[in-house]
Amino acid sequence: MSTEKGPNFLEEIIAEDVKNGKHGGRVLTRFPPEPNGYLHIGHSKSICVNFGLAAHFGGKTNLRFDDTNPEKEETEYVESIKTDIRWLGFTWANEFYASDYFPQLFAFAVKLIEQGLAYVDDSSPEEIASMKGTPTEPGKDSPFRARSVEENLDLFTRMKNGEFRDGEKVLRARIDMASPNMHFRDPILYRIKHTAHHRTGNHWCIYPMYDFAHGQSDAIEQITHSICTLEFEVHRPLYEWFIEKLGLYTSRQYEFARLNLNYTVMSKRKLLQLVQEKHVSGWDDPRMPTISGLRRRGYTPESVRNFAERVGVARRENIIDVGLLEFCVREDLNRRATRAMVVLDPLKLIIENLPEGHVEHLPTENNPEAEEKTTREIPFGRELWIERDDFMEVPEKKYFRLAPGKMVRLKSAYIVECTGFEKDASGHITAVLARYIPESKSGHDNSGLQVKGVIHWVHAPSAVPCEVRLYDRLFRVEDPSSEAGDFKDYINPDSLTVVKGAMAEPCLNAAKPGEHFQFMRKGYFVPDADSSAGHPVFNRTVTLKDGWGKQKEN
RNA sequence: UGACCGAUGGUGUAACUGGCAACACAUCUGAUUUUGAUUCAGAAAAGUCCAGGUUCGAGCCCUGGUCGGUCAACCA
Repeated sequence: MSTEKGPNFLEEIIAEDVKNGKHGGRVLTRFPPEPNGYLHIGHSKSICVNFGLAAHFGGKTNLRFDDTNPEKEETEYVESIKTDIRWLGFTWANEFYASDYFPQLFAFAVKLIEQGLAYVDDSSPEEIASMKGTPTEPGKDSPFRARSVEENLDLFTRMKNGEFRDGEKVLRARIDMASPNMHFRDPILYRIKHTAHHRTGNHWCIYPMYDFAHGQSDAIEQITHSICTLEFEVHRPLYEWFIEKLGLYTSRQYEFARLNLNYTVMSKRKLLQLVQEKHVSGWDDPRMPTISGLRRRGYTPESVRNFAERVGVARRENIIDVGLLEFCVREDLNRRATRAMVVLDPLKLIIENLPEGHVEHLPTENNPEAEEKTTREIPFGRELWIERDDFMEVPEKKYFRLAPGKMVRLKSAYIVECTGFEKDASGHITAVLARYIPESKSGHDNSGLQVKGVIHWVHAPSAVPCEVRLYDRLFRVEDPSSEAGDFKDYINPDSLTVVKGAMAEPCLNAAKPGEHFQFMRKGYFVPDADSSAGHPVFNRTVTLKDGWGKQKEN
């Protein structure tokens, strides 16, 4: 049996089309975001599918903003979308806008009217809704359905000319009010909105609906494979109806199942709510499933692309475990992140058999996984910071870190033996005392000692105080949207822990945005934009896999 | 009492298009390790929603169910 995954259903379809010379063997896809919010991890799957498929078959991909609703769309979103796609590593062949096609779309509408396939309806939104029927009951014809072509042409022109108020009239297709497909029950083609558009300004006061814009835009660009998510499936017959009636290029729509991730929400509406109600700091809050959030969190484009590859493409509803995303970023960061030592919860370790002021510089590896091994020097002396939980007054079973009488290796330095500890009046441990074994120097160890535990540490006098932000999943439940009540009731109160007094080794003072670090035994971290001179701030991308923590749970 | 779509280990995705279910993640062992990480070796885990049918042979085809999703915005 082959270990290689077979092609997904879209690759099969396109391979077949290319083989048969459909569209002249050409492949042109498009990624069609509406600029009404930031892109999220779900979009990244769609981006990878659209750009990936085209690239696989030697084709191209257009970026097309589906900007037919001026009330929700903004230039800020256009810019963020472009930034995110570029960051993911994709290049579009053309940057288009559905609004570029407004004149042609208007002409298409006129053509439908002339064919008797569209009419102007004066009914109110409520009336239209009530005449629509339900999925199990047919709708009723609008009293305006029988208007003459001349009257419709006149009215539609006057709609365009701004003679009517918002909502006063709409242009509808004349199809079948009894169709079992709700989208065929005389769908609205154009509505009046006296609203400035982010690109066309006040030039138009009528705007096409999605169904009347998307397929035709595909046709205008001669898109060969128009790939979208499952919820548009019921729109496909209408998509094809317009193409047929207007005699346009026959683009074909294909649908795949969108990506769902557990412990988060993925709808733009909900994400917008989190931003507006300040449950997060913004669209790029590192807890957000947005591409900008993942970027700020320290995810790499490679890891996101790899994730999209691993989740696959199919037509079945799915909920992916965030654990897979985390695996992908760890896999990537393991081989590229510089190792560094940072103590998040500092406890003083005093090495009694070392004189005050003693400092020596020890080499330590930057990345044991790297092709070319490099080292840097770290200072070592009498007073160090170690992690508070790397010491236990009364060690639990199988604990192999520091405890009275126990030995551990200080990473890249010496083996130390705990000789005691100090407590304050309230019983709080204030320092751990130890003696070091001079013969156990890292790389020159002839002490003959075998210790199981290795802990990280930072030389106290030269430590760099810094802020570290620890992120956890944004929601406490796997699927916040399906729980009773408001999804926001399920926000994880511990999704962000800010550690103010972390102690880092000196080299991290010079950490630059975009660099990735592994704080040894703690996880992967990136400098945050909030860093300032002398006050580094780090975001935790993801923890290290914790076999010990897991074992303790059981 | 509608239309359309879907159903394969815990989670995803495969199965040369009808030939006796594979890969990844997760899980559990063990080895290695100056990160309880990484790496390595191994284990457990579905008989493919159900019932019929066609066939020498069905996860793949047919019929009928069951369950789940989508559609009734002047959103996309």
